[in-house]
Amino acid sequence: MPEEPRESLEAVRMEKLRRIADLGLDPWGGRFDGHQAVAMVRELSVPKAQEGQQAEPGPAVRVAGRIVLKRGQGKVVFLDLRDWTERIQIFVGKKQVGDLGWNLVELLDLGDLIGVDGTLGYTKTGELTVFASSLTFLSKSLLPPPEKWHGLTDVEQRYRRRYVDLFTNPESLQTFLGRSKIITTFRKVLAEKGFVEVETPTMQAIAGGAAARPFITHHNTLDIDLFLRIAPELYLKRLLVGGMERVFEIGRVYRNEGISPKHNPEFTMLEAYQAYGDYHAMMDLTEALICGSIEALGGGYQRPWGDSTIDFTPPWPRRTYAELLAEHAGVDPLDFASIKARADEKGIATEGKDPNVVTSALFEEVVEDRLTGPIFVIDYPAALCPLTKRKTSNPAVAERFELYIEGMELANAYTELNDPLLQEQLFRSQLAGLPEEESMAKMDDDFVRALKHAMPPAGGLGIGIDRLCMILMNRPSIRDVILFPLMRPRSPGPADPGDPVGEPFPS
RNA sequence: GGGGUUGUGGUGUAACGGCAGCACAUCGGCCUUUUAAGCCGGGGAGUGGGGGUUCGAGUCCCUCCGGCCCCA
Repeated sequence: MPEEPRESLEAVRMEKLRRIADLGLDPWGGRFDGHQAVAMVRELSVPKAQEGQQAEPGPAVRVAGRIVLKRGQGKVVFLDLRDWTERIQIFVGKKQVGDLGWNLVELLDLGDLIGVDGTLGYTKTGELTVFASSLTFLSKSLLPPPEKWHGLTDVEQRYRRRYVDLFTNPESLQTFLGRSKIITTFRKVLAEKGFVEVETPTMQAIAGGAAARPFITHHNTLDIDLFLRIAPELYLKRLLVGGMERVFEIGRVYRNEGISPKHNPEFTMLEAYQAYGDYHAMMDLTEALICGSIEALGGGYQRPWGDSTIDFTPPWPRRTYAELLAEHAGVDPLDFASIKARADEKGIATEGKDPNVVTSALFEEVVEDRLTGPIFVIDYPAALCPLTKRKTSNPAVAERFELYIEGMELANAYTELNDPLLQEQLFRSQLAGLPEEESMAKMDDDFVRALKHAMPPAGGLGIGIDRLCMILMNRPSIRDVILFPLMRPRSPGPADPGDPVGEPFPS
């Protein structure tokens, strides 16, 4: 290396890139066939040396990955190579890889991607090692990786530069591989039960199916504003009318509301609808989906959550809204006078509010946090559920459940309302004291027309996949289970001559 | 929106208001079985941006830009 003080780390690596090219190698690599996952390689059986004897040669292997550690030892270099399954040590000896290989090794930096051919064996100290016979350069890292021991710890940088987080923090990678397993399990379980996966519009003229404020976007040619969906519900029910008896969609929904450790503006939801089912069928399905995910992840039904443990052993308790309200708040859901009194005690605004809205607020305030779960809360006050069928025996109660775990709402399901006349009426009568975006009741004439063609009685279910991932993988923030959570862009700043683009961390 | 807290070389961190230091990484040298390899030597940040108080500011004040937590 030329002695050039004040040379940046990136410039040093650029120089090494040139020198790799000078060796006749492509610093950006190319196709590299037939490499084995490191985790698989680690499972291979390798003969160990007997006392005072040379070991039999181990199996030939070919691996590829990122250099995460490099220990020079004169004419020998040890590399730690990591792929997306595991890490393994590579032994590179000058005599074994020849001049070209040795020249290359001297130019390798932490973060570079290489392929290795060699034989598997053990070092003196007993570590499983690939003894390299040849190296293939696959890609140059121009920027240095974070510190080898602590990695990238700054949470902001982990979210903004997830690519670095993923290759430096194995537990982050494992979280997202786990998330993928959960979604794969959902599709598998649903397919086994005869559900068909569909896709419905994410841009909608009326954003219905949930109580949330939507994002607005614009279509230029049609010159109309559209909303990003807050739920796929009303389209999936149209498919039930169309005769698709079991449908589901796993997709993104968008809610223009606050950001918190439990809320990201866009998140992933499963919605499933089953003709001729009801909310009890949906509870069974919910348990099957989540228990199936737990089995796919491994680790059993007792799962860590912060300092505590959650027991997922099915079946999970099913308690009515009224029971829980009585137990934790000491009031009957139909006794509005005492509900108002308790709400006032808790400092919940009650003036001019619909009694049912006050009841709901009281439930959230007093009961939710105590639902460590998993627990199904069933039979909600009908006034809160404009899309839900009422109990035949008691029209004040809706056949709805919500699944709670650690005070978080994980799932929401109904026996779907299929009476078009009642549906239209519920759309028209907004709950008093609620602005439109907080109500689920948004008039959708075409949806009512669809119901008039007869929708089968059905159970419908929604599961928040992000929150489920948090719970099952013990991550305290929803941003830990979303690859690229929404971050406020970093603004240029008045004086930043070193950065002409003015965007130090492009998203 | 309100309150608290935080931002220091590439990364992880330290600095009673008093010369911005340490570790890893990096550069040069030695070393054919190391384990965050070791040993010797070198270079790199003026502390998120802007302003103020002070003889003197990473530290105190104001403001702006991000992050985290709590609340609405």
